Amino acid sequence: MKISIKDIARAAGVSHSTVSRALSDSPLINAATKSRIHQLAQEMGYSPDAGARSLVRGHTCTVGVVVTTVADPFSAEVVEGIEGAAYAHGYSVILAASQDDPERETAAVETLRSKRVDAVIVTSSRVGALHQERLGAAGVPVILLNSHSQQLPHTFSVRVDDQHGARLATEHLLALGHRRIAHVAGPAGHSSSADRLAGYRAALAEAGVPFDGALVFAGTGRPAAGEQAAASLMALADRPTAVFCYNDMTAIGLLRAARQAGLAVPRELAVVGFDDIPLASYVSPALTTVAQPKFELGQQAMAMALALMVGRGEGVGDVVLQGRLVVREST
Amino acid sequence: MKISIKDIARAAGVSHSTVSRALSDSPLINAATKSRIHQLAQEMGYSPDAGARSLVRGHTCTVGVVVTTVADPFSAEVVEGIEGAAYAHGYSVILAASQDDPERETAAVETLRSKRVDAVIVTSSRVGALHQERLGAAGVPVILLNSHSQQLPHTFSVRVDDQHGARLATEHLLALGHRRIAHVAGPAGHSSSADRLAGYRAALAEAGVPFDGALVFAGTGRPAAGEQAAASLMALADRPTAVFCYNDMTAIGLLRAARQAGLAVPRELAVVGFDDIPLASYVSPALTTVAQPKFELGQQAMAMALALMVGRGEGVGDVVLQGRLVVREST
DNA sequence: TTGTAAGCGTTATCAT
DNA sequence: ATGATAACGCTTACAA
Repeated sequence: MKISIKDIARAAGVSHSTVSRALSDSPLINAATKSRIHQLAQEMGYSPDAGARSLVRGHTCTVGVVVTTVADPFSAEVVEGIEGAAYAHGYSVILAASQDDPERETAAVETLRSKRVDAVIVTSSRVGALHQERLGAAGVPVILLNSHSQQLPHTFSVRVDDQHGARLATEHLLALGHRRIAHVAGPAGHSSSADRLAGYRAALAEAGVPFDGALVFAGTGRPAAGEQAAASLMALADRPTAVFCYNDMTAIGLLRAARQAGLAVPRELAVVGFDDIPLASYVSPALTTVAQPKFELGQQAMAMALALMVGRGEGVGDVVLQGRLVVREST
Repeated sequence: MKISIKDIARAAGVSHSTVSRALSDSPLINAATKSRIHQLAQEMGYSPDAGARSLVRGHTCTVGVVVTTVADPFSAEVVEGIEGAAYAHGYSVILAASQDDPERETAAVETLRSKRVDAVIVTSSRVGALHQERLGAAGVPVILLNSHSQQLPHTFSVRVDDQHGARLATEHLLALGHRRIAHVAGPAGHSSSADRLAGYRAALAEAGVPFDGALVFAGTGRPAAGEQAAASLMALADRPTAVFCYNDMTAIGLLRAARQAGLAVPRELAVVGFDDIPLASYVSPALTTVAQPKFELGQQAMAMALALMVGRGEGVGDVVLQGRLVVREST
């Protein structure tokens, strides 16, 4: 049922290598036989076996992408960027979701290795660099997206400048006249959490506003953390007038809790998030946030993968993209 | 650099077939040599070549998934369901985004065919059944997710019962006492658009409310369509008191336009959507909607793919899941 | 310009 | 219990 070049060869009365040449537009072939073979291939519904081809060529034109989950608007758009760039260059994407389970992530990486992907892009992983051992050692370039903490040799990264983005957010609040500015942090252990906190502190310091540890709340990056933070924050004697959240989901949880508590945003509390997920512009009040160039992040990661696959990584340096402040109604 | 069974064979002083047996837990092998080989494989960092294996085995343990875009909360969650079920059964997912471009979709399908995926799941495609010709004919089962209009033999589908869901929504509005109920339709040509419209009409008919063509507006499934519909709707002399939208994005656009126009929801206009995307519960007023079991849709599609890959499709019938009305603040 | 043959990394069928 | 050997579908020297 499955047609191979041998079947075509038989039908055309030539050898299978002639068919191979014809189909790969080799110059060493008679124009007439070439078109005859193309014709035949078409009619017979031939489709080259990519696996067999990879076996001899040594590469698969496939990249592996491991995300925590696609059911999250951030990764979804990043994946979109990767897929788009991959398609544009004739590459396919094998997708694996780790669900933040190290075991699943390890399994995913092993599968990708077996499938002989030409590169792997890992987004927001806690253990990303760990894979460099298995993959990098096996010659597969690993690109870390938005996580650079555990940088190892031969691991590359493309990320947004979290510290700069956090500064943007905090400076915006400062410019609005706020002096008591709270921060709801991100998941512990993620480099982005530390960087955004650092950016927040840097902006405060620069403005001569003393840092107050009582104003930074632990978080997870999910709405519940924002709701909790809202509660703690409102219980404070000397209430902050503004809050910079680790990300939009946190801010949205906070917004919701504020509404329920009858706290007016932005009049009584200004809120700014980070990421600019689609939801941000739809909640009410619409959320002021730092937009990450998500699609471009994905694109750049794929571009880097491409560069790494051809040259042996010479001249490929880490890419850092800048976020952009988007002012809406919550500040 | 890449280790093959031959390398291990050489190191162990045995033949490569012995290594193969050892690694695949064949019963016909000495326990001692077996463990020695496993040990060696471990040390040398061996990873089996999935491509080579597929060549002889005849299957790849890979399914292709083609979506319009992942940057859309609906497909994202469906993909999540597919990936989860795939992982649970040792399958990988190759993801392709068509961007609603038939050319890209065709290219994607051709790539998947070349990569010899064991099955293909196509979500919400306008041309889904078209692929049945290329793939189905080549023996690759095709599963259509949420699009059944162009059903061909050997094409299978899992979908939500759009008509039933639409009835649920409309009956809810009816029960609330509404009699002039508008509908903003979905993209023309999608079976779901027609089905949801039909469900809406059926519910009206059953309640003895005459159908009024002036109350159904064309749409696209995107927020802009909802905003436009809001304008047309408010211009009407005899204004409807409720509206059932093709999907949540449409409803959210409508909600936004209503807010800007100072129209109170649900007091002056009740709004219900379809899908239950995460956004639905975060907008204000929170959106009443018909929840699609997105994750389960994906899971079931993958389960069907699995069933189709082992048996020759005997006893596999189309799967229809029911939506669930979720009442929130917009009605 | 074409055919022959070797090889890519596996599995599977023979013998031994 | 193990080793040759063929086969999967393809590309690519090397010959002719």
